[in-house]
Amino acid sequence: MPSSSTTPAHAIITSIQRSTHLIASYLEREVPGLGQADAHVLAALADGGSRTVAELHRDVGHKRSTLTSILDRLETRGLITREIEPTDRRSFRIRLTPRGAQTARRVAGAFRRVEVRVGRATSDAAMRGFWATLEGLEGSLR
Amino acid sequence: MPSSSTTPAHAIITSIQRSTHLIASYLEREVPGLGQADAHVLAALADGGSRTVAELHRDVGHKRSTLTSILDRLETRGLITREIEPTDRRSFRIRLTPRGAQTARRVAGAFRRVEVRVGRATSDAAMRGFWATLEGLEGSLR
DNA sequence: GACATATAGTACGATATCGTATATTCTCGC
DNA sequence: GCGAGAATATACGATATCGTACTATATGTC
Repeated sequence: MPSSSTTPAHAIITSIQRSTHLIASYLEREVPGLGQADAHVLAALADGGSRTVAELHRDVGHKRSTLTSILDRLETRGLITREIEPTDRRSFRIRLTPRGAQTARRVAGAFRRVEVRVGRATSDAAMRGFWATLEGLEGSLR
Repeated sequence: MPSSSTTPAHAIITSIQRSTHLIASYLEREVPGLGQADAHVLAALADGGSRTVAELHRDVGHKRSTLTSILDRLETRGLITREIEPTDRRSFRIRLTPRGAQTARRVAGAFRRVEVRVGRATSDAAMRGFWATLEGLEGSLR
């Protein structure tokens, strides 16, 4: 794949795009009955901490208006709660319910299994190169 | 970012997800008036060759029914043509029109500019590690 | 050759995501 | 304190994407 003669110049962006679709299929298999975006939000909350909508936007990338819909879904299903942040009453603190924490653990487990498998198939040096390149990509996209 | 103590275990998947959103914003800025998916399809066709819907599905990852909508849009705008493949009359050969080729070049240029910037910011070794890791990821998701 | 099965692409209704406008709250300078 | 402007989240209509069912064609088996 890294061959310079056969790889088209836009390979990075295209490959990232393709990986995203593979991730979506994977999540659908591993955590059925949960939308892709919902899974990512739960994963972001899986550490047990709380988040505001703006923080979730920074974590998972979805637009804030989209996050409203996602959080509506998760709240209706009893997986998260929204409580007004006392120090800034414009924003909410979003937290997992016990049921939500359980589901979030399943998502985080699916994430972790991939992470472990990639780690086994990849040298530490390659992994460092991955992070360096991805960081360079993010910088180049801004 | 690669620090093992501070990085959550699902960092790869989350980061890819975030990059996808950054790519979407970037494309919107660089090639305005063109949807993200449309841009990816044009990029896949930018080499001047033709593709079937199934091939585009493999290239860009979108579902076939979604590609039908995307191709409808692109055809209406006069950017691609669908012609029946004589050897297999169930499928189409999808080709860029001259106008489509022009737009595809603009997309490919935007892709290439990112690629070049990433290349400047990243060592060859890191880039090789990136491809190795991404390959490992794709394998781990199947 | 006829039939069963598989494959390519589409149609269509359901869902997800987004962009913009809006209400509410905060911050800061005066 | 007060007003101007920024920031937070949401509502809502527009668009994009998807899942499933379907049509048309191809392939294999007898």
